[in-house]
Amino acid sequence: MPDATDWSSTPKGEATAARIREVALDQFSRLGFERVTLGGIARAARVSQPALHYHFQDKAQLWRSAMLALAAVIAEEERLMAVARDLPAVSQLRMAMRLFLQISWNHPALGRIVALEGMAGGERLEWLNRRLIGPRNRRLAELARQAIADGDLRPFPPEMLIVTLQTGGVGVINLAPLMREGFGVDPDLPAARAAHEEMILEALLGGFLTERGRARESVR
Amino acid sequence: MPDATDWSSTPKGEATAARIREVALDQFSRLGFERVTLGGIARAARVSQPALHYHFQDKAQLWRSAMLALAAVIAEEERLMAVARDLPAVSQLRMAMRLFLQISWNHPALGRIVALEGMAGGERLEWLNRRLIGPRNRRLAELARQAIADGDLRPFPPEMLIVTLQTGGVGVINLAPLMREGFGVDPDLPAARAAHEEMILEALLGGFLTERGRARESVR
DNA sequence: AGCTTTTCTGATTTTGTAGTCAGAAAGTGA
DNA sequence: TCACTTTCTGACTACAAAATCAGAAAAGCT
Repeated sequence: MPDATDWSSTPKGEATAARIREVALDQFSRLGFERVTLGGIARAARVSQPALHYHFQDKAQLWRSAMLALAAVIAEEERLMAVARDLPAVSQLRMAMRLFLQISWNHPALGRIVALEGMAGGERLEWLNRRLIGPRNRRLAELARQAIADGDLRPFPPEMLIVTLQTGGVGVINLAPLMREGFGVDPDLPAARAAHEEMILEALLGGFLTERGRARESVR
Repeated sequence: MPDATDWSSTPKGEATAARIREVALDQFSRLGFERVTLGGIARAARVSQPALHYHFQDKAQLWRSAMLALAAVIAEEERLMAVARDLPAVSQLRMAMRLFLQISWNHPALGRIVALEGMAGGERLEWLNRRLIGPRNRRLAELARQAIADGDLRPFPPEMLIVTLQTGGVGVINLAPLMREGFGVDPDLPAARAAHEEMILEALLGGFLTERGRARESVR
């Protein structure tokens, strides 16, 4: 078995491994870990089920391997954030939220998986926190802490603020089945998407701003 | 097998059935449907595992039966809402959100289960929408629509607004494992709970208010 | 007490899925 | 062509959990 975490290895096998990871990420994000079966992944990836065990040790490692695709997304976000380094904390936070919303649209898997595992707890959430979302959340909370110190954000506990902002965004964007079935609304509206993003952002973040923070924003 | 949906029946059996439902609701809300085992429920309820099949047809029906406990919670909410019938829509909405946050604290199962199933879709979500949360959500969306017509809320799609408000609240209150493990924060703070509720409410709903809605609120 | 019904259990079967293994096919280099 | 490695499959095992069933215990009734 080739080392599946060694990205640059084995040209032929890596192609199928990548296809498997892709299918796995899709299914894990839509159904959650337990509802996904290796047989289902194998079928969708057009390989036999033992092929999964050739490329990946077990189901848990396949899950982690699929998640690593999201690390690239987070790294890209961090890269884009760098250009705002010298802006006030509240503006950086706004930009981070804007990026987060765009990521949630483009990579629904991220938000859904974090939410699914975040509800249930357990070792996969621990892994996610350690490897992917933990450092990112701490950076954001630090920004929030700074913005509060600046008097731009209301004195809400920074960690709770970040969780609120993100789960609110994840909810609007990712609770598609709920909305579709509950309201008969189709949330997949690429045309109005950008406008929606702005409204969600303003609505969510706007509630936490102080008057000073609001004024600061209009100046920018 | 007695009809488990007939609430007034069989005094002795109903006691254990109720105990089983209670345990089931707790486990389903913490772990999600698939991670819960009938054996685990049986152990926690101090009965043998076939006893579950005596009182409930199968795992799915036990789940639905446990969920019906939440119908009482929603009915109670509706009853409390009645006193606000003549207030402006935006004030009713604020009250509804306040109740929702309190419910989320007191009955974490509700929010968690809806969120878990809402992400994954499927027949259980369909059932929830049909039997429990659908009618409630439509009522709230109608209130939002009215508040927007009154000029008190910004013209955000009412359904999305409701989803945003609730998932934001659910997130802050229910993503306890995520917060605990990710931030090292213990979110179980009954002392500060009421204050937190107010802040969450102001922050979430505040972002959607127009200037007029803000003014209206300060008059109340 | 004796009979009947309800409530529950121990033992067992069934089912679905993760994981294994021996070996076939496909690709690689001499 | 032939040896060799990588990649993959069909058939299988292992196991956990849902569901069943025959019958025991408890409760209720006369």
